[in-house]
Amino acid sequence: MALFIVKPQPLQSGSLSLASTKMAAMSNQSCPHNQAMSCGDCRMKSLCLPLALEIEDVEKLDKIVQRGRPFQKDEYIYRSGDKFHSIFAVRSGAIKAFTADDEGVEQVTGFYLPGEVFGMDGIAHTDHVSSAVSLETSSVCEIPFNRLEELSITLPSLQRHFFKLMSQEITNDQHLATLLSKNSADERVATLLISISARNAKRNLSEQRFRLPMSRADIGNYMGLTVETVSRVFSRFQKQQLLQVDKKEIEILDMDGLKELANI
Amino acid sequence: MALFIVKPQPLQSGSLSLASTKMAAMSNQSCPHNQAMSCGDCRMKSLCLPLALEIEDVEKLDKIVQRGRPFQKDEYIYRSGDKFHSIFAVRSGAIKAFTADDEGVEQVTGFYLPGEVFGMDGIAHTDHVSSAVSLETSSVCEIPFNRLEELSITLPSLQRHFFKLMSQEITNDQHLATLLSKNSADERVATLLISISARNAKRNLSEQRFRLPMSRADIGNYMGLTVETVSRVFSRFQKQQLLQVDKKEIEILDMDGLKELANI
DNA sequence: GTTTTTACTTGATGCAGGTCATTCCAGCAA
DNA sequence: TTGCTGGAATGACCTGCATCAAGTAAAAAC
Repeated sequence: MALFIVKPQPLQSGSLSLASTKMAAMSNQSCPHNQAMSCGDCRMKSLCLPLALEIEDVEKLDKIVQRGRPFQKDEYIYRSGDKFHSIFAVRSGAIKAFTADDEGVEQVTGFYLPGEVFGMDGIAHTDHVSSAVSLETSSVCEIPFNRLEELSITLPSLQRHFFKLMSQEITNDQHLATLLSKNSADERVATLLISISARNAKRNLSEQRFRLPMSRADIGNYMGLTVETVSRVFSRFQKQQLLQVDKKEIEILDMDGLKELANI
Repeated sequence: MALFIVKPQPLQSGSLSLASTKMAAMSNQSCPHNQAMSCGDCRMKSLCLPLALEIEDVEKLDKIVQRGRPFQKDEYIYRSGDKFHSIFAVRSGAIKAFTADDEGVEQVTGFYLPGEVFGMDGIAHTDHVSSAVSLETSSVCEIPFNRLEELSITLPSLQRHFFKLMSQEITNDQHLATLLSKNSADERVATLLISISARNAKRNLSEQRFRLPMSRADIGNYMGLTVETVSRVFSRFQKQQLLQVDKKEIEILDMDGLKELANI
């Protein structure tokens, strides 16, 4: 679950539109799904695990990170019940994590965007207790947990950063629980939109205009609402001039109004 | 949040009633709130941080653990906004953790019983983002986080165990979010009762009969329900012969029925 | 091209749980 | 004894969201 990702790190200044950023990624920095890229060259290094490390230490981390081919939409990164041996970081695309009860009913536990780390709920167990699928073409970095543990012993700042990442996940989940237990449908959806907007801003993407990587059903599942309610909330927000919605393309017209709804 | 605490550790066999356990604690093992006790002598050592350690290493942990006087009911262990420098373990009593929004509305994020660790949500921040109060006379062990980090570097099994503890907290919180987003009032309350019962069993207390340390209001707040609804659920459960309720004293009459409701 | 499927939207209706109001009762002080 | 306080139980009423049902539109399959 990753509702609020608040990093102490200052961001690079400037904010590009969706289109121009994509162009930049394609030209100077090669394809965003590029497998060969190292942590030191990764656009996400200021958000992801390398954040905590000196340049020479990033190389040590780099040695244990595994980068496979990109995952297509609906491909699984791991399934509940698989042996746990790695955590993952998103390099491009978007990932949905979810659990399933004994009757197979899904519960979305989080959406993860580039620079974010997922799979930490498996650490306490020998097997994964949740599944993760790619919501669009995505590339992820696999970090074998044993190797990360070893490296954390020689790099205290990595240990510290990883403790903080896990702690952040705990507070995110507590925020989510609070949202589910206290807030209305409008407030929940507004909060998700503000969260995605803020996380886009961190990656120097537009915080006003973006494409939702997940379906209405996924949003509803995550927020404890039905698809119908999510749909009605979007319609209502449009009528109230808070948003411009075109399928998954979102434009936030009234950021302050939306933030007020989200109690931020 | 600590709905399900599943530890790989086997439990000591046998199960004592509330009364006889209290007697044992008072006689052989001295008062449960005893401050002087070391980790090696603590009744909770098989549930708590020492779980992961060899005897000689427990002594190293012991040196950094601070044991103050017991906290009275309603006393704060820490407050939101306080500088974060320690995490805590419950030795006796019960602790409630909660956040407050800008209007001061409380949201209970977890109940912690003896042997359980709390305060890990502060690690990602310089200040505590939640508060913790004692629900009854309680003693807690304070573990300065800097010292724990240092020790984790020399004791890899401690590092691993602490990673697991945090991961467990993440899955607990995800369970709670699932409960809040998908389950009825009956199912939520049943799940809490089963959780407390199971956690009592781990401490060799009765899993059928126990005293709830928290008020109906706290239960409601935690489970996303009003006091009235919690009260009605208890009444309903009594009518259905699932429980015998006398104020905070609970006797589970039909464990299987209750577990079925809790989807366990 | 046509059909099927999938994602989303919108409307009508019902109900679980919230809200408000009242009562009960144990604990405690005067 | 009486009055007071705070937690808990219960009843009456109301509402936000779920449910069910139908329709649209775009993408996928044929």
